[in-house]
Amino acid sequence: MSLLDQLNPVQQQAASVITGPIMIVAGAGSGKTRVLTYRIAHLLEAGIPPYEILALTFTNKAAREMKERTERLIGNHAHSVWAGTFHSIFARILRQEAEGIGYQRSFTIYDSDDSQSLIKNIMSGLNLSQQQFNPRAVQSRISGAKNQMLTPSDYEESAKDFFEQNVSKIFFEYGQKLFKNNAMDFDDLLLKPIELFKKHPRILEKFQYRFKYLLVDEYQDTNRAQYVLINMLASKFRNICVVGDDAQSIYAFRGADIRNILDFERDYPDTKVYRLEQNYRSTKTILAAADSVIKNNRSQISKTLWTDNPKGEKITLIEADDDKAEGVHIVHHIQENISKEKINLKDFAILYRTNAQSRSIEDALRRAGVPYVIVGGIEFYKRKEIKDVLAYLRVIVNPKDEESLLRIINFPARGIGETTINKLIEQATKTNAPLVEVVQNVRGLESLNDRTKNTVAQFASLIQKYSEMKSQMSASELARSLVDELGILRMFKDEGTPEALGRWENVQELLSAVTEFVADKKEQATLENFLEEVALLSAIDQTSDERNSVTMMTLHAAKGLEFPVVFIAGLEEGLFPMYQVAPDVSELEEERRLCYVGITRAMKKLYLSYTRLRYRFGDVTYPVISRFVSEIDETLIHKETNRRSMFTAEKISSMQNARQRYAHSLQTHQAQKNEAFVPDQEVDYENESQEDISLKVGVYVEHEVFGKGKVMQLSGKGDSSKAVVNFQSVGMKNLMIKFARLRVLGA
DNA sequence: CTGGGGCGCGTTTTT
DNA sequence: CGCGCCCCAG
Repeated sequence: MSLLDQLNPVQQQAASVITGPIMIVAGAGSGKTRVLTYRIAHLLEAGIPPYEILALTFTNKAAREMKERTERLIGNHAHSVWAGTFHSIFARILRQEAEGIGYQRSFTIYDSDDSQSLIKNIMSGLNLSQQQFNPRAVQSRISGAKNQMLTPSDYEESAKDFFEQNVSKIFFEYGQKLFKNNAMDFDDLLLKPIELFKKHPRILEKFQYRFKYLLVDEYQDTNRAQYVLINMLASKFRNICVVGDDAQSIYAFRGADIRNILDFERDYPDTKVYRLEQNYRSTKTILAAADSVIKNNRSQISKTLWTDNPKGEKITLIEADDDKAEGVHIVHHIQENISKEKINLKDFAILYRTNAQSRSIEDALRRAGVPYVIVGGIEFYKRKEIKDVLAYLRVIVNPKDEESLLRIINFPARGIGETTINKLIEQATKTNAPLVEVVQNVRGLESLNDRTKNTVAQFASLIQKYSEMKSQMSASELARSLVDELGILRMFKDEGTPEALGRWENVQELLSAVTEFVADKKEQATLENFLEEVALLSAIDQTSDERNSVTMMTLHAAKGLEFPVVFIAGLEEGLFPMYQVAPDVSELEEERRLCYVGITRAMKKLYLSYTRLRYRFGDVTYPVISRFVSEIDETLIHKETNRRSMFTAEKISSMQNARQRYAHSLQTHQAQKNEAFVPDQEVDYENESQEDISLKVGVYVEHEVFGKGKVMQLSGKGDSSKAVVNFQSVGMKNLMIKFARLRVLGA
């Protein structure tokens, strides 16, 4: 029984009890993942078949890592353990059982953008103006209601005001429309299984027998529906192990209910509770800082985290003149750390409250030539061109998906305009048929002229053709052939603007992703599965560890991760803690937990920064330092001596110039592809410091896509410099130098 | 019906 | 400041 020897006594107990309800209260850095891994390994060693174990994690990446680590412990039959997020696991179950609730297995998963556009469509159908009712607000109400498992009728009954009455109207139609579209939103992926299990007790029973051993990670962030689902599955055998830390509950805003963890012992009176209180991650200083912040919260399970680790360095508090300077300070400290000790770029994380903060920090990193990667931000799969292509694939898989159908019916532009679409929709409503059928039978529609009918019929046969091809070719072949036939790559190339070239690359990237998926998943590589994976991918799932670059992300995205050196930027009242006017107590407490999460990501060294001037909403603000900083015991903090003299505007700009030989292109693109931006010293991309020397009117240049051409005109300054180039192949183009990657060939 | 340009608006955090 | 939406002109 050497397996568990590598755990401390409490960890061992928590990992070795096989049956019955267990709650592991695991403080930050207390080896929670380790316990879960060993627990699974131990279950398997005890002879429990892998397919009887279900592990629900917060991200797919966490699930993957847990499985890999388990496999390393006891070999590859751990591979058949079911591990994944709630959403992906129950999507998988629904793929098998959808018919039990009247859905088809090919259902589409709508992300929040999709459901928002559905809501907009419904609103315009109900003549509700978007000025009067903000679709975002409507969506968040509907999702909030669903998270609490309220039906439209429930919601209608409790509607207090005019707005809520209208939301309930929209809510009704929203549910019906999703069903007609054979589509589910994120919330449905939790609600529909509940509906299924209630309606078919035998199906529930099947899964109760199937998953006799349940593990739920990050239990503090489960919502009502997840809670019900877990309890349904666990009620038969009661072998349920939940792991969580109430101090790290940071998702109340999306319906997470901290009571789920606080009440676990009430739900399962025979629960064995294990507290992991030894922290293996952070220095004493960091832990003390985290503790001094979180103890200002009134509601929490009391526990004492302690560590044997050294005291470590003090926390550095950085005051920056403005948000740009904040980035420069951070870069400076990164470089300082690197020159002082052996440490890699991937050991640094920069955390912030809102995605918008990344920009100024990115600028500083890029200027200094420090490679970085952003987790999240504007995600790849949410980009328009990607969603357009995906919409085709969705319609091919699930023709009832009207949202996707509407998205592509006139993309690329083929002359099917609003009037035509309205007529088609009208006909669909009149005959109570899916829109796609009206489209397919457009010939019989009298209200359209022949030319329009032809266009629509052509579109219909395109969809038809690929639906038929679906069974005969792989997902990647189909996607490639489709993209080719649509001609969008050529379209983007012809457009030639930097944006269009970015889109061109993105579509290529998508095609590679499908190809990779097919290569990875082999026989499982159906188009359906690809679309599902894409819909349920979280930001963190999309990052690779095989990079050497600084990681930037929101505090939320950092949950569950650790880094030797952590920066938390923007510790300012109103930003972090975030609030509009004045924070209410429960919101403030969630912000504080978020701060606790942030601090406890750090292993060795923590930096906190704030600015005296920050641009927000395009306006200047003069922030006040965050209360969270003042909550930290003063003796733990080293306030940085005024470095302002080192970072005068002049000095900064000369530093920047010196480093600007590493210009790079498509900086926003980097993040979406989730590749690190790596300064390239060999390739002479055009940039500000070079344009004066080499890029002149009259010289010949080469462009990645357009080939060779002659510079006819230069204009603008800095980042917005443009060049008019006469290309041999495509003629005159006006290009942003920053993005165009022109290679100077000479005069 | 399309595309461009102008205006107004808004921002937490995410599966 | 940046994006999305709307309106208007071709």
